[in-house]
Amino acid sequence: MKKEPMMQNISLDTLFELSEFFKFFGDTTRIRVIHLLLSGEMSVSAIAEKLNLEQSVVSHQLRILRTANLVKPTRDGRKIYYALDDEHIGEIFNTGLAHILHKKKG
Amino acid sequence: MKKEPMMQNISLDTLFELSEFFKFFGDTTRIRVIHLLLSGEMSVSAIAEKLNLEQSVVSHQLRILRTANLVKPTRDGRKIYYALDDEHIGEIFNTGLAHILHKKKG
DNA sequence: TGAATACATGAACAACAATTCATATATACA
DNA sequence: TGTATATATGAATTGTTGTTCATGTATTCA
Repeated sequence: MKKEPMMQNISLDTLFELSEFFKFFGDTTRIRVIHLLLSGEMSVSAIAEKLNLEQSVVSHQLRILRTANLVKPTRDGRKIYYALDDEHIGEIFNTGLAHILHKKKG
Repeated sequence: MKKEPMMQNISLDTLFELSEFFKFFGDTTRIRVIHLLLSGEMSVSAIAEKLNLEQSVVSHQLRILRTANLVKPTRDGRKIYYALDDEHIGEIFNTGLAHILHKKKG
């Protein structure tokens, strides 16, 4: 046991999943959607309007997040409201944000 | 200890940087390199051997991480040792890992 | 010097991912 | 029913990214 404390034995498979998971945060459109949903659920059209994006773009990215179970849709009439569906999302977002803000200070 | 992530006013520019930052973690090769370096510095050839990757692949990815100041090279003779150069990397890695492991449990 | 070793890098290629555009589906309401 | 609204989705296009291959640079040592 000459390993340092932070090092863990992690399978190749898990590391792959981990990188796949971080990919969801590695796109400007998706991170903006995630950021928006941190304050609560919102309909597709509202997201599109707020972010000044085409509805199609938002729907496509929501599908990616939905497939990964990061967001959850709820229909109400014609509208579909999306909410974050993972308790870790805010934590990860904020951890990354702390890094960026810290870096900005120099 | 706040649980709910409060919505913050974050500039478009910062959100873009944030997504760019997460991209570094969104690649299997890079996440494996990062994981390896969590246990301490290591030479390029050692990384390549340990991960069973071409030296060229490792060098290319190290350049990306180096440019982003996520790793720091130190030359010792012909070898160049790379170490993580950001205190947040381990935190972000582990936060994401916790999510993956939690998800695996069901 | 010259050869060997360690690493970096540029260009080409292939794989992948995001957006656009057109269209499809589902719902509400007249 | 028919029309308008809200969202989803497929296909094509474009842009981006990772790997491969070949080669270049730096260092050591004989």
